Amino acid sequence: MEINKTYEPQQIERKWYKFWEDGGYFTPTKDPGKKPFTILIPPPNVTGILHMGHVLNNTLQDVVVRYHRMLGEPTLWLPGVDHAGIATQNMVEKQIAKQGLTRHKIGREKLIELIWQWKQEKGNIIIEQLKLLGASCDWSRQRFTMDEMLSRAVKEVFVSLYEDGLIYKGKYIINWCPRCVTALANDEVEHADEEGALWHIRYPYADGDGFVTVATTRPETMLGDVAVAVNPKDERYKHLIGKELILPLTGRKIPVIADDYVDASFGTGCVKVTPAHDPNDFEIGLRHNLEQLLVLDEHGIMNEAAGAEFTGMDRYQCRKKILDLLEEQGLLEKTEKHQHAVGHCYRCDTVIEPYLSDQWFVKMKPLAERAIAVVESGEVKFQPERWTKVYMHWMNNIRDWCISRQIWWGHRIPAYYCNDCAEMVVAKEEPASCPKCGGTSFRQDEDVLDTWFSSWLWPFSTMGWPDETEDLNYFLPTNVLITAPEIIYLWVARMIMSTLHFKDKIPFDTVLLHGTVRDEKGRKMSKSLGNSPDPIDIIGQVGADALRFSMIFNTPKGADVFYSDTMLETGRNFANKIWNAYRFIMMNAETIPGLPKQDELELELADRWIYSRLNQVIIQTREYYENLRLNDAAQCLFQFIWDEFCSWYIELAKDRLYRDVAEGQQDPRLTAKYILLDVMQASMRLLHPIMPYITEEIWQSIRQIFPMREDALITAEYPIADTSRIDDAIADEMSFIQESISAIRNLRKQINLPPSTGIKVVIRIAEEKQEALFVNYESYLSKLARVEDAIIGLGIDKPAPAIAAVVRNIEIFLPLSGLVDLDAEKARLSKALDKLQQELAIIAKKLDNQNFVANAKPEVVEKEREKYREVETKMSLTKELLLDLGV
RNA sequence: GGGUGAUUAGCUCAGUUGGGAGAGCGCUUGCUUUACACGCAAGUGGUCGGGGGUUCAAGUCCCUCAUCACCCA
Repeated sequence: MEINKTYEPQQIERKWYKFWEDGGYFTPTKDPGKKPFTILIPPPNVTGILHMGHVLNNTLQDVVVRYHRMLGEPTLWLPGVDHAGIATQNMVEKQIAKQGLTRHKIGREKLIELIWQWKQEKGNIIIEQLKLLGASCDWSRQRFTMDEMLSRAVKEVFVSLYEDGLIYKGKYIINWCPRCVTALANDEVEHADEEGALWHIRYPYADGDGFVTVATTRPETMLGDVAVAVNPKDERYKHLIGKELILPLTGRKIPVIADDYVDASFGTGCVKVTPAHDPNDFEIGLRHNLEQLLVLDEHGIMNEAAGAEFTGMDRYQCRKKILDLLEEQGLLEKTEKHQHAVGHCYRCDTVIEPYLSDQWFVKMKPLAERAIAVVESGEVKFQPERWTKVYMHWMNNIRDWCISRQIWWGHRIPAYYCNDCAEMVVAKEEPASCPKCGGTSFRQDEDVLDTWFSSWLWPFSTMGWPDETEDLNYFLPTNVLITAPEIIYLWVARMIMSTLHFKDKIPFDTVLLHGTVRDEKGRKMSKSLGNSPDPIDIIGQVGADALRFSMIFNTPKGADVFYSDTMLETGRNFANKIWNAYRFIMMNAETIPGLPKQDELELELADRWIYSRLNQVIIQTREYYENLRLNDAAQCLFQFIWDEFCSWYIELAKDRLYRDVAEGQQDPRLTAKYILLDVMQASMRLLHPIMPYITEEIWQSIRQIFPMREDALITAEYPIADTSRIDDAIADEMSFIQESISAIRNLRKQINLPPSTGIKVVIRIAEEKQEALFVNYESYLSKLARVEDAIIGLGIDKPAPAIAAVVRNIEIFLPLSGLVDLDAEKARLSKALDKLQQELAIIAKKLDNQNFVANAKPEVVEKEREKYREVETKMSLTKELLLDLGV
């Protein structure tokens, strides 16, 4: 068999994804006797294309899902996409705009038809990209928020909440995006600090001379002013209350009113009141029964109420003109620079406008109560825990949710108005007749629902609710939700509310919040900065496994990830390392006939050691995967496979693989062959959740010569630790040998011996029992440190000339044929002695402290004493060596 | 204005009930050692942001100051 020298992921990844998908491995088998494991995907936008944030989010989910699948749990990762109302409609509107068309020209029905058509053609891109990443979702259950099934749930929920009095309609100030021409929920508005201005404008008294000065950041709204308010306690303006003013540029008379809301210390202490264009003014207006004068239309264009002079102007043009006019008339007192937070549409970044309009709302307080309780009681847990506070803060200050959107793509509000008497009927289907007047013709509400109004039902709408389906009974509550903290409010909290309300269950028991992917400079990745690489390009270059490993390896739980090309190399290099270990093992396995049974193995130190380590790693990785400490799992496996298995075990195994077979004895190569294959296949199981492709490829290949009962790694058993193989004594002996080898390598390096040169060493041991260890495993020294001849014994003489090292309580001498560089040797040993001295001083200080000896745990004290003896021994040996050098 | 998080090696960051300072990358030195130069080996490098406190013992707990980041209003 030919195996490439470097790992080439492309065909391999394609091959195994197809194998898993065709084999139905992603679809769980429901078993009433087993507890299922379920993850709900945070549905990406149907318009979405994969970015690094998706990569992180979905890799985390896939790792967890694959781990649980290997535990034998019926595992479901339920995928889907949402219809992204505003974004999707925008995209299609842009398309038709190229032909000079607008949605109003083609009409509602045609537009929706075009959007569906677009969805049919392009709506699956992100799903196909997730497949390239290796996502093991159950695609047979793929959902879309506009599916018949999910739409039914939306209607059911709307009508039910309306009947319970939890949905209402009313005229309120909401956040309005003039570009998207729709309302936005509070949390769809992104605030950014901007350098603006505070304009001080004079409003003259209606009678007599004089004026008051108001300060505003949005002068264009003055056209909609209906009053000026002052604080009733503000002595400066008390005398003005009730007085009339002339509103500049309009000539309208408006009153000065008193309201506690006004902050006397901000601006001039006089506030212009524009109830139709400011949320606070709206409240003031209600208290004082003021007119609500709309001067902007839904596109942010001044309407007729603004006055003939301004009608038809854009809000910013209008602002400029107003300022010019005021300036001319001497009414602009001054302009101050002013830093303030400006709301922007989260979809298109247009500055939002507070706007008065008819909207639908959900009353949130009643729904929030239980959602707070389940988090307080720990039924639903956030990880990292600190997010609990964020959640609680929002829930305790929750405000009603504006759910209507003035667009066409989405679930149309199931409210019908009688054409005869204007009676409103909320119902799942158009009513047959009006309950008030008996009329039979209706028009449906023009608005659609916020996309989140369908996503908040995701935990049960995707499983067939309101029907009592098998899936609902089996998979709900789900287990872990993995998502970004930005949507705790928008999505996570709302799912908890809806699932408790409609299913009387929690939607999931754990919410894992992960960080943001940033570039090397710590900036968020964004289209406008152009600092976001295309994950599909990366997969093309290094493979999905390398990308996944790099991301997981570099992402501590809940922390941000800094993406850079060099970070990718970690994964790529690791994949290549694994590949070459596999290549080496297979090359040898092919030339060595036969495979012993487990009880025929002739185990030596390295074998027992690698099994001991393997079983420890099994325990550790299980714990890490279980606790969602995925970077620790990655780190642990990286270290085990690279540093222990490759650097030590494989190197030591070479000794036996290349040894001649003595007559009448078992072929020594067989034990090595068996263990190499066994540890490799076990490692592939451990690593599979993170690097699914390369592990499946290698495991399947090993399976050809090392029989295993499963037919695919994806559903193979995650190893169970055999604790009887964990042996501290073996670990200690092995470590002693490793330290000795490292010390000899260090000595070699001191005199710049080429790696190919064989050497002779003298090892002065300190205890009789050490002799057997070094004699038995002299081959290890010869293999890894090129020791051709070793003299091992108690109290043997130091050869001269030689350089030396101390390992634990033994001395290792490397005799030199020529002269020793005395100065270099002295410097080296002195440095070592200094370190030991410092170490000893620290330990001595502790042990001299009576309080430490009295109060610390006995095992801690004993450990310190042992350490003291060890360091002391090393120190005295090092001193002797220095004395020999004449220091 | 309110809140949360961060500050540990040159860089990016781990460090889970307080008890021997770690990783990856970088850097230095050497190496066509029969899997791998996407490699091997040997090294260098830290008063754990400043100050105070609790404790026998603090990177870890408490207080305070400083700087930075993010979220909310």
